[in-house]
Amino acid sequence: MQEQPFHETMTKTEQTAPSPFRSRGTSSKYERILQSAGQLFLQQGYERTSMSQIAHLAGVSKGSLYNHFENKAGLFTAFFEERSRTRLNTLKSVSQAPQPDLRTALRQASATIITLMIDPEAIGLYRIVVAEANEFPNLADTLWHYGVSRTLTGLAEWFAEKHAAGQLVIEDSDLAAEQFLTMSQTRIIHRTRLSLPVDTSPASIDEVASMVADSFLRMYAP
Amino acid sequence: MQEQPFHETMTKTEQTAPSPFRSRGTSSKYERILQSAGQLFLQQGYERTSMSQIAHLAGVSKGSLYNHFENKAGLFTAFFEERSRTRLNTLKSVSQAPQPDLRTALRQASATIITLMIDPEAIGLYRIVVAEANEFPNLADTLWHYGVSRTLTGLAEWFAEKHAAGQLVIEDSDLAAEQFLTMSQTRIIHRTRLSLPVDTSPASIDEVASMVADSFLRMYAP
Amino acid sequence: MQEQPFHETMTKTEQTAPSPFRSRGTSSKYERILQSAGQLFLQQGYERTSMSQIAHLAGVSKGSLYNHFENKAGLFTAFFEERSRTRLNTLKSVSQAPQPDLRTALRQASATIITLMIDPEAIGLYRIVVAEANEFPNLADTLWHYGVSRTLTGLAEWFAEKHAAGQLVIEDSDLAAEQFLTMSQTRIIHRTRLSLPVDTSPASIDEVASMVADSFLRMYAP
Amino acid sequence: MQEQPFHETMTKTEQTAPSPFRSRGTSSKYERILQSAGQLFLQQGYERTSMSQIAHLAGVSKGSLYNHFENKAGLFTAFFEERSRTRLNTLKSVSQAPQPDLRTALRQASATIITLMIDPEAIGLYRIVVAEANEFPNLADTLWHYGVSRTLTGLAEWFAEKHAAGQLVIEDSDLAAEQFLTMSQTRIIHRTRLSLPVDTSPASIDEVASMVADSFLRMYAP
DNA sequence: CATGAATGAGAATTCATTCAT
DNA sequence: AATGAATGAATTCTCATTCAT
Repeated sequence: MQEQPFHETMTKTEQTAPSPFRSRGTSSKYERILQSAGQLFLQQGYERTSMSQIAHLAGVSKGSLYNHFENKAGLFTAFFEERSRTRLNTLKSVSQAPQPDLRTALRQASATIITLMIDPEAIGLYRIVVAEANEFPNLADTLWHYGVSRTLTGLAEWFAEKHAAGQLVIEDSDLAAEQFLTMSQTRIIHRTRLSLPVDTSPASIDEVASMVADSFLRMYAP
Repeated sequence: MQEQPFHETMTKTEQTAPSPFRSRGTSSKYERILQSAGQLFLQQGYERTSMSQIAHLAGVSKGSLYNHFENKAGLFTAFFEERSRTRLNTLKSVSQAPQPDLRTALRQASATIITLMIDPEAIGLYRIVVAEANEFPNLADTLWHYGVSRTLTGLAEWFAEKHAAGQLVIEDSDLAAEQFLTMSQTRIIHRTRLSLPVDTSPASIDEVASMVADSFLRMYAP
Repeated sequence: MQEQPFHETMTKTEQTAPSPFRSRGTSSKYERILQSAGQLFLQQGYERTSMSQIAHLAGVSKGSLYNHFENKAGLFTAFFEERSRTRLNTLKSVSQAPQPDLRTALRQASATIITLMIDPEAIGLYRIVVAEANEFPNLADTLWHYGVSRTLTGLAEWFAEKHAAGQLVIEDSDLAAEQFLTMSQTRIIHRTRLSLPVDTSPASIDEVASMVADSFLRMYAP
Repeated sequence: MQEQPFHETMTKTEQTAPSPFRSRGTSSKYERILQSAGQLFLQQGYERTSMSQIAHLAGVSKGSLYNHFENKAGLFTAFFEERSRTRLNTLKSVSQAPQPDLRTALRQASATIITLMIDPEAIGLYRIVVAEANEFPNLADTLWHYGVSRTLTGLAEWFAEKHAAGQLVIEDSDLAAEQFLTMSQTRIIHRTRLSLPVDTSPASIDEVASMVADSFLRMYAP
């Protein structure tokens, strides 16, 4: 792959050493709790996860949970915040490198979006937001902030550049970004969110991505 | 509105009079339970809703619940099935009446889709499917069957006709239908599902619908 | 087998037609209930058996149970009475036929007692009496009346004859009968009542019976 | 009573002071629960005893029961094990002291067996085993292990000594022990297990014990 | 900070019994 | 007689949270 038309920021390492002085030899108790809570919340949802389960999985006592977090809801929102911040990889920016092939760049951008959004972590966080929308309305803001807005901004900037360069004719680059993101959700992302059977192979992803690129070009090519 | 380019089947009245001789207060206990369960499940989700709450709201004893449904899961799936069947209005078909203005027809179809899919009932059912995807995998099939597939089929048939008539150039009408449906979810539906603030006024809906129609025409106009 | 030193009264057929005018074509509802209740009470005990289970197994409605029996306790005692009366086979009498071999007669009597008392029906009824001794004190009387006293009387009469004939020296024939019955319970009956693993083959039964006969002869032979 | 031909191990005191520094009101919660559960299980049986009753009698909350025992069945088996171990007094050994009178020794051994086996604790445990044989098959093993086998072994050893000393002619001392134990159950034990009215006075016990001794001597005297 | 026993409210479910049809 | 829906009390068990150690 000779060109890299987009740049995905890897943030997974961010959470590796948040409190260097805490843990004895491994990770601090705070982190172990957060990690275990996350695993369970993502698998089972909020209500089905008990504080006992979390304590057990983290290898700490139930009481310790309340030394670090005010209550179950506090632990839950802390988990969600932290996961959204550190694990929600996004298409933050598209490289300004000279691109011989705009269609390929679009296709790869779409494929990246699809791949990122069907990551189990992302799907799980999406599910939690939808499931707990009534009880925890702030979750959606967090998800949007860390997960969507950066992707949209990155796309919009890139589209604006292409417009300026005359390669695309886009008046409202924010709208175009939203359309591009929405179209990328066709079939694979949508069905994955519903746990419906769907082919998520790279070939299948590329097929959808190609369709998105073609459609987008037909919509915005000069 | 001089033309009616689509036909939405209204099924909401179907459940209005299930037992014509029973007053509202004495409608069959089965239905009262199902109705109350639905209200609570949609508001609170599966786990947060207790059988006691349902019995209380339905005005029956807790034991009665188990005379009509095997257990909580059985009541839940029965509710979901019934609601999906009777309350999930869909864009089933688009009228074959001569259409002077294709763009208007597309715009109205999109607006209808948006309106139907941000209906609280539809949003609630979607949330439940996503939230309970692990515990109740069949829900998604039910939602797809009653909610999505008919819309897709209706759109695909309509597009095939337009292709035959030379008004559009569409090779894969199923794909086109999926694209049209996905694009219609831009902004309003997506944000509504996450309970994010969003303008759902008719004007706002029409704005998105117009954008969808324009984009679609640019993609498929001859 | 040239001699029949004892006579076991088969009473299993007694319950075949207790109410000839009741049933439509098969057995009457009353009998079906009693039969089903018995099956379940014997298998599961009183508390673990529900009226619903009985109604279901009998193929009648729950309400019907209360048309024929006052309540669960009434059905239970009716079942126990009927089963004890009709299914508790006992060694009622020992034949007066000339007996060339007293030891063989004793051995066969003991073997018969063992066989009768490890019958699942008898074991089940014994268990029920022991289990429900506090709640239903009358059960023991019923069991004793139909199950034990006739055996004891039969044995005592036989022993008295043998004493009169000079074949045995028995002053208290009632006590001797009780001893004979108690000794016959060695190992097999006792362990069967506790559901402990035990060999109940005819050979094993005969082994114990032989031991009983030998011991009894050493105790009472002239 | 000049001679002590048998030795009964008294274990009742073992559980009297499990936690020497705790007053009766603050004896360990685990023990209070076990004690209360035992009282109720023995009186009412497994099914009729509720966890609420146990909690109430023990003076603890319902939830506390589950901090110490996995569930009702776990509490039940724990109770049975503990009671069988600590409360099931047995005729473990018969003293080797020179015995001027073998018949008296036999009589006292039998009387001891009868007395031990009609102890309310022993009767209750026997009832529970019989009642719950299907649901809790392991109970019988426990009862046999702590209650019967030691008595049988003690008797068999004693009989073997008497055989070696020429006082009895016993080829199979294990069988003889089983016979002696079975014969001792004549009348009193058997009827007590069924809650049938029976004279359990020392005089009555001695009467049966004398009969057992006499019969045993007639069977095995040289 | 860490622990885990203790709590009491509430969860789902069962059950004997009644009663209108 | 027969039915089976309705009832409400009771059952087992879970859970978030507290607090003495």
